Amino acid sequence: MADFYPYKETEEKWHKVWETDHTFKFKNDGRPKYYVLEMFPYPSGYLHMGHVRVYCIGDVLAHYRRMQGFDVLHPMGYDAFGLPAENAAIKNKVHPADWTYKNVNHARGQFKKMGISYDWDRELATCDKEYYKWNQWLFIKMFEKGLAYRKKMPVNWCPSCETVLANEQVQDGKCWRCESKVAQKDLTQWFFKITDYTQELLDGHKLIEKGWPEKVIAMQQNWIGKSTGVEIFFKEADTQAPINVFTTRPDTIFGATYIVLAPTHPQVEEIKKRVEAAKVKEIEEFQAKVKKMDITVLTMVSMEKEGVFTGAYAINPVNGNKIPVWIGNYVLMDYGTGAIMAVPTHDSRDFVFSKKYKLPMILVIQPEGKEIKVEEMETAYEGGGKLVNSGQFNGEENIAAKEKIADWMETSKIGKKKINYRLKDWLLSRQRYWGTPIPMIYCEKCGVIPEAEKNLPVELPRDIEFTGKGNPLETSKSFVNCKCPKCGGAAKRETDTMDTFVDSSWYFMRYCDNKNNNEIVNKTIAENLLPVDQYVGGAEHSCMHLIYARFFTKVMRDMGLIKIDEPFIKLLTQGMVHKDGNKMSKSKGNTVSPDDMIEKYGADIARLFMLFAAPPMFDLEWSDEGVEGASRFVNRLWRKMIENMENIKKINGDYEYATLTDSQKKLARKVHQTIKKVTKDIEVEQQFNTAIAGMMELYNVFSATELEVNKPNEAKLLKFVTSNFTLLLAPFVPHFAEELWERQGGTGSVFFQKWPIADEKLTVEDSIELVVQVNGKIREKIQVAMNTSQLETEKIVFASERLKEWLVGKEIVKKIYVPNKLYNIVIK
RNA sequence: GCCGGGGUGGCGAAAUGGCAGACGCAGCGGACUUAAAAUCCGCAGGGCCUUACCCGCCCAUGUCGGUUCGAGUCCGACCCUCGGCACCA
Repeated sequence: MADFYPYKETEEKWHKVWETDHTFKFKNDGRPKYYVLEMFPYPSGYLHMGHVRVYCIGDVLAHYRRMQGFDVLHPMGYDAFGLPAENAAIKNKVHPADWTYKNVNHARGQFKKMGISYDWDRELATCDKEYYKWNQWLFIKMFEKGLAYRKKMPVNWCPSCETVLANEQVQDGKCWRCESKVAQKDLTQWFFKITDYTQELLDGHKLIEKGWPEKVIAMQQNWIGKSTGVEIFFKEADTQAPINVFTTRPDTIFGATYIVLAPTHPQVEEIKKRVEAAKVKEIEEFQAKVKKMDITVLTMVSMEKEGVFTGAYAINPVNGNKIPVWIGNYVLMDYGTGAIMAVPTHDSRDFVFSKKYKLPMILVIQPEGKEIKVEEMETAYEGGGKLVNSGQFNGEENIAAKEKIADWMETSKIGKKKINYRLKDWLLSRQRYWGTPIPMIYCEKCGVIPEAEKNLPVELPRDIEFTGKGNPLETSKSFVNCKCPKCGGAAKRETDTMDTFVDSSWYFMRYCDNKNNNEIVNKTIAENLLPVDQYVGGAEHSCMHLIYARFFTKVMRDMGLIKIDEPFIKLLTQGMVHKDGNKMSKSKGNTVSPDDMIEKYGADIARLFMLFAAPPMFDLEWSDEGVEGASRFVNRLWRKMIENMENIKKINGDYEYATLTDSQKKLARKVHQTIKKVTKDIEVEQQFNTAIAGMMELYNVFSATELEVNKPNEAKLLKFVTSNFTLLLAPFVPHFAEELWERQGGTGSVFFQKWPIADEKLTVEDSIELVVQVNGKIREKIQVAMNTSQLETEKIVFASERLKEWLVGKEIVKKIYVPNKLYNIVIK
């Protein structure tokens, strides 16, 4: 009967020790710090495998740095505000707070069972009033600096839930909760002025590009959407009223044959006052039609371009041409100026539109080689060429002319160079209960003013009945009615709460000083602990959370609270966990419960499988057989490691390499090679699967090597192998390694041992198999000593009988020698 | 349409321009066992040659071309797939 690794007792034992010893506490003892952070979870019931995966990845990195002598800060908390808690309240009549804290407790239990090396003294939940107080404090500071403001805007509105929805909560034009059709509604909402930082958010990428996946930076750039162009000042022909358009193609200005306004453009209302009744009716019918349609974003692309002529004309400022002003469904009010100049010859959208409504076209770019005739065009020509019909710019290369025309427009005051961004200000108010109350007060006398700092936090009231109708906070009289902090008169509170992305935009700073009741974070402490050296999380947060957190960092820096420019030096984005080819999810019914896994195999085996099955950034395909495999490896290793444990406990001193047998030498070298490989795989490649594969190879060599423990030198070698192997295993299978470390007589926790360093000399083999090729094809393999000279190698190569067959009667053209690798003979 | 990944055995995956498939899973054969499980040992990309074996050869990293003594890796075109953005002017 084979021995099995007693995972249950071992894991329980070490959990207790780690807890009582505060093994993973940030010591603050002056060693260099290393801050490892994984994105904290939303505590919706149970942690799933996707969570477990991120935390295991982060834990490997935390343990590794710890063993390298860093004082590691590795905290965990809960992103605890959000809609699911409120939905549970509506459905099951539990208070969101009770529901949430129950889940938090369960999640904490799961973390502890996984044995992740957190500093539990730093735990926080964003729904704690000690936490959200600082959300409110920050909000007020931002309000004072003009970075938080109120504006009326069309927003997504669910008529059934009676609440505003975030863009990401609108799916196919329907509410994610009740599936009713989402409408647009003009509402006054709170915004953060993230657009003040747009260019810095782009520039900041330079500071982090070495540590972040290229993909995430590209996604952020895409999201921010910088485009450089010119705003051109058109004027209405009759009234001289300005109509500004934004274009990235000033080189095509002479080809503009009409203007298209967004249906909601303010100038449309002005035009309506002047045109005849039939026209007004036509315009209004079109406006109504577009308003009804514009919500289902997905259909936008395929939607047919439509428009109506407004009856008004504009003057093209470059040539005085009188061109019609249209409104169209393909022009968006919230990008650029909400108006475009249409150049049908060189823009595919304008081309389609003008064909449909038989609008005129002027060609202004003629490509090299083939002459284009307007009458024969079937699509817009969007390539380059020489300008024609373009006044003084005729004959210029269009690309070069862009800048020239822009300059000319600026000097002749008919346009202005402009940079446009896709990024909008951040709408942060929500008409929901389970979030941070926005700490603003409406006083009839004093206006909109912030709550006094000494009165923070503005606490969420308990006296709420959750019906799913309306804004819950509005129903609490004790909450709404308050005193004006300025004049002391009766006033009303803001009843909207903050988007939960606010909570997660600075939580990593609060971990540094989570118990501070006087400051959001102490300046000196923040200076010592920030930034986060290694962040781990899902790529799905590339554009929301990771941009918001960068924004907050810059805002807080400008407030003098912290000194860093970027919050996360290195970012690792891990792939999703799949099963049977699908994303693991409750709705697909293909979930695997972490609790069950831990029960059946223990935490270490579950970890080992997940780290081995795929590199962190790949999606991971779950495999029950794979877990079995990991389990077999751990048990095999266990047997091998404890086999002679008692005998080596008392052994001290280094083994002597020279007197070992060949296979023992091979084992010694393998240890050094594995140290080198595992170190590189963790630190450079962040590829844990190959690190584990390397350790499996080490096991294979280890188990194939005969060692006699009663021979002192061999016992010393065994001790060397065992201890180094244990150290390498520690970040991956922490309980297992801690137990082995204790059993071999190690002192202290394995996590405070020095990470081993490979002896370079011993990482190389003493002889290698040299590949001999003829014309690039392998024809022979020869065993030669390491670093055999080219001359010596040649002698051996040409002595080969087998090779002679290939060379007979041929002329040798060239010989290529790659030391310790290959010898290639090129023949004719 | 634009941007960014990715396409390698039955499967998850490895490979500073230098032996493709490390490591593992599943599979097959054997040992142990009354038997099975567990464990241990061994085989293992496809094809051809061969009675069979060894040996040997040929073909193989999405497709087609190129650079190179040599390409999974570099270059060009294309196909498929995943993710993001998308009437953004």
